[in-house]
Amino acid sequence: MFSRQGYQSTSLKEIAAAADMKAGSLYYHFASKEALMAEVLDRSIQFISDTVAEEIEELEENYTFESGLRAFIKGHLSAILKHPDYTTTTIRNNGQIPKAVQVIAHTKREHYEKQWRQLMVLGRQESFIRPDLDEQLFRLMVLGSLNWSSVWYNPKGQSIDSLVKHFTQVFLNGCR
Amino acid sequence: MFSRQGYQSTSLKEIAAAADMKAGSLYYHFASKEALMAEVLDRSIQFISDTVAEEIEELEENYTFESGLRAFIKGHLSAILKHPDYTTTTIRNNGQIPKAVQVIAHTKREHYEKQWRQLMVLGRQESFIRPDLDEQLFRLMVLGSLNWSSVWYNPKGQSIDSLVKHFTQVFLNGCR
DNA sequence: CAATAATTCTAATACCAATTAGAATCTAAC
DNA sequence: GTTAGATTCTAATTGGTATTAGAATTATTG
Repeated sequence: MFSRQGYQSTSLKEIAAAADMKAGSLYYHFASKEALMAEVLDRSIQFISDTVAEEIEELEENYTFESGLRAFIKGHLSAILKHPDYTTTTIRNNGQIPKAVQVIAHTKREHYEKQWRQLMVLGRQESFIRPDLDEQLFRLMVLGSLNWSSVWYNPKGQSIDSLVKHFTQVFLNGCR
Repeated sequence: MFSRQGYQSTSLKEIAAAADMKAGSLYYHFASKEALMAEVLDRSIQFISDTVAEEIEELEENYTFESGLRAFIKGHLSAILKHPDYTTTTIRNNGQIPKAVQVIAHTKREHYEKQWRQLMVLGRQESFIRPDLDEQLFRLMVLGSLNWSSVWYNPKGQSIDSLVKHFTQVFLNGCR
């Protein structure tokens, strides 16, 4: 509900109703609305991170930038598009969440982004990424494209695998 | 304020205060909070559209896909990053705006996207875009990257011109 | 200056939000 | 079957919200 309507537009009454409860009962399980949102955000990022990790584990120990990027894209995109309820929460609610909650989520988000940064370092080492291209800017381009897909994605359209293929090809060619 | 805090989190009291007024006085100028938001959204999209149009007019009559894409990227990116107050409104507030308002904005947004689609058709005609790449998907990748820049952009960092250069290079290489 | 129109303010409206305390109920263990 | 613990509900509190009607003020025009 947070992902569809945003934090402020979702009332505890609605949330409770969806769980067959009354609003007040939520306070047995969560200290506040903020605490509830914090947990949703936390799980959201964790889920994306885990999905990517699974893809990476399927590679050989010393994987190349090319196969690494493919795995990252597949993991991130699958997570976002298969569970938009969780993941879109992270993406949509960028400015409008109380700062206390954002701070909590920030740690986990940082950890996930660190893995992306390491991948870019690999691309640099392999000289796969063109020397005059800022690899951190490149990372932001890729993540932007991927995250934005949650806005336009239609499950009835192209398959996720097909999307992964196109994304990978564009960005592998793009950074060379 | 809508762009920073979101629609629901911005109260008429705050808006009025920023205009040196009391909340009630706003109703002389706008029929409702929704009507106010509708106008903001409308101007937001119009501004992006206009900025791109300016870039296009600087080209020769029969411009190529390559120079066209460069102009589109420059226009869109400049608009977003120079006036985040207007443009981020369109980007952030995707689900959380009353539907009545979204309908109003949809027409103008469609008109703008149509121009992007035409550019992609040009890329197809020139065979600049690789045959096995869906040009509409490519368009969504580019727009995703560009729009997402409003999330991470830091005015103290790289110049907008530099960003335009990098974006253009990545996506021109990417679609070939 | 008078009078008309354009703005803004005040104060009240009705409504919905998050939160809380305590009573009521349900569940599980002995 | 009784008791203790876990869970939910009820009902009230407090405070904010958009909106409105009408009075007060300011600006413009003849």
